[in-house]
Amino acid sequence: MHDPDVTLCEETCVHGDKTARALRSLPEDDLLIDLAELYKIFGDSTRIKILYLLFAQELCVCDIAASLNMTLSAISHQLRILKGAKLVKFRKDGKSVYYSLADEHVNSILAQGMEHITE
Amino acid sequence: MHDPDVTLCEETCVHGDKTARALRSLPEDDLLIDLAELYKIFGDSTRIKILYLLFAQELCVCDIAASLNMTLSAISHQLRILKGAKLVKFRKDGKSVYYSLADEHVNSILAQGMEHITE
DNA sequence: ATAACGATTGAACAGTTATTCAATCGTTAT
DNA sequence: ATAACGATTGAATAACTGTTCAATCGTTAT
Repeated sequence: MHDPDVTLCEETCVHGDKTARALRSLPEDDLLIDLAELYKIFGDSTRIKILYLLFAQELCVCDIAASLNMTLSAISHQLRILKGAKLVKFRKDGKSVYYSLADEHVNSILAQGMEHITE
Repeated sequence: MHDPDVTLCEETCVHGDKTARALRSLPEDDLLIDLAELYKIFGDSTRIKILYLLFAQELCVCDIAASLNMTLSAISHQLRILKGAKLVKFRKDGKSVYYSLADEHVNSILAQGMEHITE
């Protein structure tokens, strides 16, 4: 995909072996895009709040909306995104739909980030 | 900020104690916004690639641009964002500016996310 | 001094995104 | 059947974001 031998800023700055080594350690492009896509989902305070609420217990859409003082529609849209990223799962019970965290990875990712900003 | 006693969907769905408990476990609003802000920075493949390149070694702007086949300007703009989030640090040497990762948190955050998507 | 080069900056543009609004679906009552 | 309610959906709007382009800064040469 990239040309390691490209010399954009002459020999002064770009060393073939230097960039070549850096590029060798760079994961596949698709993988990095997927990774960015994952973080993009965490990059919204509404979604972060939803995940934190679900950390404590399963909640229906209505509960989440009431807790965050937002509309059902707005929450439902965000839950669809979280669902698509397999970060939350759901079960239907009558008219309500109860959401919960998909796995423990979510917790550890959130904890990691929280650690960074609270130091 | 929120009213735990709000009953958006009557008594059926929203239980006062339920949402109250969920809200109690919810961190401060400002903190969650900061957290989302951090993930937003990771939520771009260009920035992810830059961080991965710097994981291997320090690089000047020109090296990064050449490695990713992008313009100096585009890289510089992204580095400014990474700098603002204290994810990278830099040192000046003549005409060049060399960037490197600010701390090891960056690694662990990236590793955590990578683990999630590669399972 | 002047020129060259790496790097930064700001404005502009295109693409993306979160919320709102209105309409609709599915389920459970009456 | 009809009504009510929780939830979902799609279109529309406003706000945001990443890259490009052109201009500029700082440093190092000639």
